[in-house]
Amino acid sequence: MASPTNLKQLSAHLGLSQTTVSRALNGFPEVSEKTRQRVFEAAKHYNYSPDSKAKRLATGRSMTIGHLVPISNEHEMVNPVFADFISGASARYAESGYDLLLSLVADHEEISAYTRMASRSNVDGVVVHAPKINDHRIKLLNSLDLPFVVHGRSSGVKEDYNWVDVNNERSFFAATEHLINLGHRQLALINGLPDMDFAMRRSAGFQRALNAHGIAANDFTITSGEMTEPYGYESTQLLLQSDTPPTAILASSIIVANGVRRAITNAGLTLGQDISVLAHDDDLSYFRNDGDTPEFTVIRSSVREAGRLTADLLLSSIENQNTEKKGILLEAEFVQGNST
Amino acid sequence: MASPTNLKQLSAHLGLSQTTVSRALNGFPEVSEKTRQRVFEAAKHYNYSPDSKAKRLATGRSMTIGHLVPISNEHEMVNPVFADFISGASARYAESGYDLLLSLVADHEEISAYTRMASRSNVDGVVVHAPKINDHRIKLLNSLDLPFVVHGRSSGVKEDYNWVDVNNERSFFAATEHLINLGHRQLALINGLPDMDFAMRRSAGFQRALNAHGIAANDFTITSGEMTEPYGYESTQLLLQSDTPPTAILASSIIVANGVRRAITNAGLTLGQDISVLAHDDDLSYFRNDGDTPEFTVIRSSVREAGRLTADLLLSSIENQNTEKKGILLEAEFVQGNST
DNA sequence: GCCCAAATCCAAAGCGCTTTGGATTTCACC
DNA sequence: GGTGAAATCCAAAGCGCTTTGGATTTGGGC
Repeated sequence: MASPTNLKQLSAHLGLSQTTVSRALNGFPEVSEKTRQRVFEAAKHYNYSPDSKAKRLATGRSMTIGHLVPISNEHEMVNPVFADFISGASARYAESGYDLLLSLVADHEEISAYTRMASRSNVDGVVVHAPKINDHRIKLLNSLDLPFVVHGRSSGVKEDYNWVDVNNERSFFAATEHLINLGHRQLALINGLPDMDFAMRRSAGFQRALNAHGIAANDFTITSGEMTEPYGYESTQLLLQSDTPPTAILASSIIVANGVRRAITNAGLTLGQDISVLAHDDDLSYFRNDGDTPEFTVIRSSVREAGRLTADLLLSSIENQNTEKKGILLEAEFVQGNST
Repeated sequence: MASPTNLKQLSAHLGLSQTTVSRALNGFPEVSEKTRQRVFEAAKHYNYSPDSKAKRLATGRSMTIGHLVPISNEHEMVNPVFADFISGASARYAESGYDLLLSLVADHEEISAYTRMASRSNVDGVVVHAPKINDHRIKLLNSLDLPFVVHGRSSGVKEDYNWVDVNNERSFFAATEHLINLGHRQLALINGLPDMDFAMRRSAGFQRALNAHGIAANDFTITSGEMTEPYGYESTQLLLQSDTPPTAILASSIIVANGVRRAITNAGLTLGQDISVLAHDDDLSYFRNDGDTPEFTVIRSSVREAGRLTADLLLSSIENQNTEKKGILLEAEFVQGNST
């Protein structure tokens, strides 16, 4: 007999009904331990596992989580932070048998992408990446009745929603204060794109610290841009050429900080001496900034951990049918390095 | 009447059979243009699209491509190169209505992950990432009869398979020769992990050029490691401390090159003057190395483009039922920068 | 008006699983 | 040995779609 390839054949082969085999495999109590063993062995021997397409249709659950990653219209960039975030989330999904569906979607296609995903019901829930201020996706998803968790938050949004975020305002406040306490009076923040919620919060924390210490508006600068290495480089170059160059720079990511360092050393200055740099550190695996005395002083928060927590929150809200929304706020850790 | 949510309700609502509505939506010729319009309008109005779970079961095609990304056992890293690769592939999938299933799998779970994926048939094909020398996944996938394309190649493997690779041997040969022609006689290659196929080929190209120019074995060094920024930094530090420090360094990626540069400038040396650096450049969106005179001299090959080509090859081999295997070899482009 | 092919539509089977509702067997207990 | 509950198993319906095979309608040519 050819190796049984589906439930029908397998159960015929075993002299059992499909019901019994299905129940045996899915751990139902209505089947004796003896036959369960027999079923398991046969399944293993013939390398059988239930067709996921059929299983999903029968159960009505697609057992997959969608990650809809927005693509910047112009530059088609995928933030490398994303790789580490996914890696955290993926581990959690695997535990519960969920698949991870990745979809890169251009800004102007977002609404249709989410709506289609909901009406075709090929995901049980989604993760919202890179929320903007007043992000319309949240309202949309609530109205679509599709469970979701936002990685970050969106100020201005009235509705309740699940989110996992790092306390950007607070950590950038603390970081700025740290620099001020070191004696710096000319500061610059090299920030992300201004419509991003996290960038807004960082900028708010930055300015709150400046206000608290009475630093005037013409003694600091804030730049905005996609957080690439060249962006860090070019912004710093411009800052250094200004009439009142900053003595301390806050970088919105380690990658940006790499560009900042390049500009500083290219200008013949010494990092941590002529000019201080403090960065936000997502603890990216390809840019570890650790050791006894790390290169950069940072405020660190593992984005991989955020990924794991996001996945966890999403799965539990799906499986417990929670209507109650939850927010998880992570606190970044201050790490003294050589750059301040 | 409540908004129709499935085929049955929609066709009842329209006074048509499910067959006709299904055919109208799927563009079959057996339905008049008039009713097709009527169906389309209703579908749009009620925001109906066929349930993907049911569609997939009925058609027997899961309309998804799996990307199985190996995770380094120890460090749990996800290469940021991956983000750009995916972004290229994703665009191609979207064109043909395929979903992208992302699965991070630890080395020791690879066999079971692939086997399970095949027996549950929840993907129509897979992309193999980061092939090693003599990679066992190729044989496995061939025996599982699951269409696949390898991003890279695997020397030592006898069987035929689809692949998309950049000509690493040739470009590292050329790069090395370029450095030798500039007068360098002490060279170092900061390479990837030694069991990786691409690393082996790069090392081969490097050594072929050295041999061709009669450079002795003690006049060059090759290091191996996970291609992170700190790896580039530490390797370079060690090289600089040696008795015969290299005058030129070949870096296996732009990210490594960032670490190399850090070590060089930290040592008080000037990049491109005291020491030359030439890197492989995947054209990562967050590390663009362009402009009039790019920072680094590089051999460049867009990994995003490789992603697109990989996806294209995979889809066409799935849809045309090709048994004929195909290899696509990309040539890297030499770009003169400031670092040599 | 008639005929036949083309155009248009439909009823029902089937994809491979889960699950309902019920039938049959086992077994401890009196 | 008889009884009833627990244990064990099964037939059949159903998930929402596609697709086969056939029925019905339309329309051009004589």
